Amino acid sequence: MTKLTDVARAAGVSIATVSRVLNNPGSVNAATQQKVEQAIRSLNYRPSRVAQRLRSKGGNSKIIGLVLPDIQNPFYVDVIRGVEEAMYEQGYAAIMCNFAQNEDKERLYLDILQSESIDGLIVAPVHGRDQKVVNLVLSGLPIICIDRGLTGVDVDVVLVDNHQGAFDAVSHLIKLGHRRIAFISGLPQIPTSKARLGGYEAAFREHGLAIDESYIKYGDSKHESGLRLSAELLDLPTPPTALFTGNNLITLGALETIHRRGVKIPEEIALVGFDDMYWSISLNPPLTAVRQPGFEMGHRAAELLFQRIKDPGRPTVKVVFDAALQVRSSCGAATAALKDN
Amino acid sequence: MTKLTDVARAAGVSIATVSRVLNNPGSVNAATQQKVEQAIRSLNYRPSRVAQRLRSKGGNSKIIGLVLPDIQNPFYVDVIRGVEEAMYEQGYAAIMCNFAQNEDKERLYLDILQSESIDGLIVAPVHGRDQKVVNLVLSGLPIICIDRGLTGVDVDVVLVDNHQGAFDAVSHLIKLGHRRIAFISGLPQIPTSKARLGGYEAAFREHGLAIDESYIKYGDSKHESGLRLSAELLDLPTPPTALFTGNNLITLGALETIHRRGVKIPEEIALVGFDDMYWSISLNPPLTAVRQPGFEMGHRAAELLFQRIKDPGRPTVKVVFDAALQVRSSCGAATAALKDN
DNA sequence: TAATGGCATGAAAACGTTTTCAAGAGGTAA
DNA sequence: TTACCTCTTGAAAACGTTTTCATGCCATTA
Repeated sequence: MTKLTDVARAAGVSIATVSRVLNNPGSVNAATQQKVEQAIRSLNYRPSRVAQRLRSKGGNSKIIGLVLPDIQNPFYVDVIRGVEEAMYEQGYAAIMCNFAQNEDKERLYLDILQSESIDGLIVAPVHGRDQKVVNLVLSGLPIICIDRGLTGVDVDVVLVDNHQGAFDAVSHLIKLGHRRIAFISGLPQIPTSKARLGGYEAAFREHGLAIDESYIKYGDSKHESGLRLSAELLDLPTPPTALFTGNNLITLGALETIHRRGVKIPEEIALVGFDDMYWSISLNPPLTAVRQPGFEMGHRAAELLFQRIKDPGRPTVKVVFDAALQVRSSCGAATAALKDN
Repeated sequence: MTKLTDVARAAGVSIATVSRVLNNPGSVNAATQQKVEQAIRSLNYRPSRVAQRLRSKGGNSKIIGLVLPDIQNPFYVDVIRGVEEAMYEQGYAAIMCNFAQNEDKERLYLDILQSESIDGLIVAPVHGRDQKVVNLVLSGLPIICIDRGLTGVDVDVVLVDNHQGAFDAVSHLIKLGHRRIAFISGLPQIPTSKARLGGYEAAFREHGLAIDESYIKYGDSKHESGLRLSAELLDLPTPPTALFTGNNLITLGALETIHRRGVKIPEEIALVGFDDMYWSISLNPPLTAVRQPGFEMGHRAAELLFQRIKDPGRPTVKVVFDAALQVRSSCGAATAALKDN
């Protein structure tokens, strides 16, 4: 790798001058600048980002961390794409870490990121009082929380209105005449699970209905829990007539169980999922789902992070996106809804 | 951040000794070792990976690059998971870059990775003679190519037998009696597209059938080309009776078009896709597809990379995984296949 | 006792940048 | 002429490690 010294020698100047040409063009004599730029080009010089990071700690190393719970979940893939697009525009790179809902793994990755001297961090904390993340916030590292907030500390947050999304989904089922509506939740300690459960309950209250706890199941936000818990629900003496699933992996698991058992959707059971996918329309049947704008959320989070890196003192903001119910044919009114799409 | 100096002062030794305790335990007096370890713990010291990288170039910075064409493609998500699991076991971290089939973006990311002084690289080159990657290989950086090889240079490769996978898929359709079998290919310059086209053609030859070029369409390996090119195929005067799609995003696009038009699968058109997904069974209808073991491939690629980092001189290897046809109900024999699942 | 060798440790250089400080050149005003 | 700016540049320190080399001490051997 060619380095500053090589360029300096080639151009007949000192390394300080080369550095100035790179970082502060205009602060140097025009003729010298020419010579140096020529040398940089002909040697195909690229500065070592490692040395840059070591020397000038904080704020201009152009690398950030992105720490997410589950890369297998298409929602987070959308978030990644949004973050990545914004970063590409600014010449940043991300160290991407998938901690698979495992707090130990999250901790390890956060340690690594810290010792990589990142400029900032976008993270979906493993739960609401994630001490490791809280400490990082307090240490002054620019941080944006995405999808999930953090209690007890002032931090920027980008998320979706999970309560309202769940409320709309369950209300939709209630309006279709359903009363035995089951809910398969993700991990109960995750803030989004709590909010979605809250929306579910609020919809029942709103319509003056009582909640039957036996229709609420708690899983781990993965495919397998959808598979298993939907089976448990179908095995109840009086099984539910409708099912609301807490995220897209649970939805796919439930769908698989329902199909394997030959249960008809929506005739025998209606299904609404949290999280839409662009191929939800190709599922059997086309899935009614609550859409989270993952790409936009990721993009917005990255923008907020850049702002905070530039101006660490700016007041924190909380950005809440709407969750929109996409009505397709998996819960009654089948033919009518299909035409809309 | 606490640093080596702080630990040294607390333990009453020099920084060299602390470094030795960290990297070469046993090379130091037992009592001193105790003192130093105590100081490290009480100060919660973690070495700066940036300084480590700067100091000792090559081989022990514990960070690698992972450069893939499309994170939206579930196959690559599986690859990422496989790589990530292997790396986690070894205490490595990855800088993940998604170049979205864009050669400029790939080049930028490779530049960034190089100037991050990574220990090694796992990459799916944008095409077979990707000069940037070739140069990196020649420069001696440990590199594993995944999913796609590189012509004209000796490099480790992990991929799937695309030719055989496509051959099996198309043979399956031929055996079911289909003759007008269309193929929607991904970007033609990508090695995998070429191999899959080769398998398609070989299946025709094998059965003594002629190929009708008008049934072969070239797209860009994304959802949109599946959407559009399947429409073109359905609009032909004599539309195909079967469709073989070149990757999973194309499959989903085609599926969407077919559904929107109300064309029945498999009665009016049979469908086989390259790339399986764990939720293929929940599609409408359950999809017959060629399965690539993405997770295993990623894991294996990471292992090969660790080997090469340790022993840069070892001979290169080419690991070829089998592509297995998963028969479901999207191409005839519908009810029989469903029972198997 | 003197010389030799091994062991534990510390001082200092190096990695490739950025940035501060000083200094030389050239011009202008008193 | 002297003093004082301004403009441009270079020397050197600093970032936090790893590693080489030197040093001092103690034990062993002649």
